[in-house]
Amino acid sequence: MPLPQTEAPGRLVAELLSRGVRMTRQRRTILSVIETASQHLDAAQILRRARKLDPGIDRVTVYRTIRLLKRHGLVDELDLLHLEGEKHYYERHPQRDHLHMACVRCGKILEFESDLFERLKGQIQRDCQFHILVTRVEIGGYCAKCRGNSTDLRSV
Amino acid sequence: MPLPQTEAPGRLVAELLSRGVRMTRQRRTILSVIETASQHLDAAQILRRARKLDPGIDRVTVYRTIRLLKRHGLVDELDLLHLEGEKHYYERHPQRDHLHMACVRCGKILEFESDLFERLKGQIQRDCQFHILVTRVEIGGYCAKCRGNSTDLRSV
DNA sequence: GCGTAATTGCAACGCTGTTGCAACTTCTGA
DNA sequence: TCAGAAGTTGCAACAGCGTTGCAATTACGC
Repeated sequence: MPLPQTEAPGRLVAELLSRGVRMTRQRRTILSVIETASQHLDAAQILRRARKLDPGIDRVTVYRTIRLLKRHGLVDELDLLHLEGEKHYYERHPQRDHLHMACVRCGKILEFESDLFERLKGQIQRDCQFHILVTRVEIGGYCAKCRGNSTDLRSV
Repeated sequence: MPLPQTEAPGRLVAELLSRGVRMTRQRRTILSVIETASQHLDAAQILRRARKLDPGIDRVTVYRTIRLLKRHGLVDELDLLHLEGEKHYYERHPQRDHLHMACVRCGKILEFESDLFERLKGQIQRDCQFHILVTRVEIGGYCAKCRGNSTDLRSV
C-alpha cells in the first residue's frame, strides 16, 4: 500500500532545528499553519490562522518567520500574477518543481508538474551555465470551465 | 541585410490609438520611456525618465498608464524574485515568450528563449484545457561568473 | 470650435513589509 | 539544574508601492 503524498508533519520544525535555529512556541505555531495548509496562504492568512492557535502572535513574527524560511529555502514565494492585490503567497518548497496556472476569471489556481519543465531546466543549466536554485512559473489564462465563457479583461 | 531586432518606435502609441484609447502628452512620454528602455524598469525609474522629458508628470499618471498597458496586455510585469525590494518591473510584451534568470549574487538578469518552453505551453493547453494569456518564468540562481565563487545566502 | 467624457495632478490614504528597542525566552555549558 | 549569552518577541513607528476621491484640465468626435 503506497504511503500518502503528504510529508511528515513537523518537518519544517525538524529541518530548522537540524540547522541550529532556535525553536519558540510562536515559530512552532506558524510552521504548523504553513505545513498543514491545503492552499497557498498569504502573510495575513497565516497570521489569522496562527492567532487561532495562539492569540498573542504578532504580525511581525509572522513576517520574520517567513523570511527565515525563505532564507533557508524551505518555502517558495508566489504572487500568482497579483490577481488580487500585491500580496505574496507561500508554499512548502516542493520535492519537485511545479508550475502554477491562475485563472484570470475565476481565480482558481492549478498546479502542474512536467518532465518538459525538468528538461527545460537542464537546458538552461547547460546552455547558460546557470546554476538554478529556485524557479517560479506563473501562467495566467482561462481554466477549462471559464474558457469560452467571456472576454473579461482582468488585469494581469 | 537583416533588419534590427528592435520594433518600430511608437508602436505602443499606435496600438493604444487603434483600440480607441485617448493619447495625451503625458502618455506619449511614458510610453516612449517604456518603449526605448534597454533594461527592465520599475515604476520609479519610469517616472524619473519621464520627468526628464516632461517635468510635470506625476507618479499617479505613471501608475495609471502602467495599469492601462497591463490591462491591454501590452506590457508584462515581473518582480525578478524581489532581489531588491518589492518593486515590479515592466517590459514590452514580447512576440515570443522568454524566461528570466536572475543571479542572486550579482543581480544580473538574463533572458532565454526556448522551444522546449513553447512545447511546455502546448502541453499545458492540451492536458489542462487551459487557455494561456500570459506567462511569467523567473529563475533564481548563480550566473556563469558567480557560480562556484561563494555560498552566499541571499533571500529568494 | 463645442461639449462631453476621459485624463491629469494633488492630497490623502491603505496595505504589505521592515526596523529599533526593551523585555523575554531558548539553549549551552559548567 | 541553573546562570548567562545570544537569539527572539511584541510594540510602535516607519518606509515604500500603489490606489482613490475630486476639482481642474485636455482630447477628440461631431
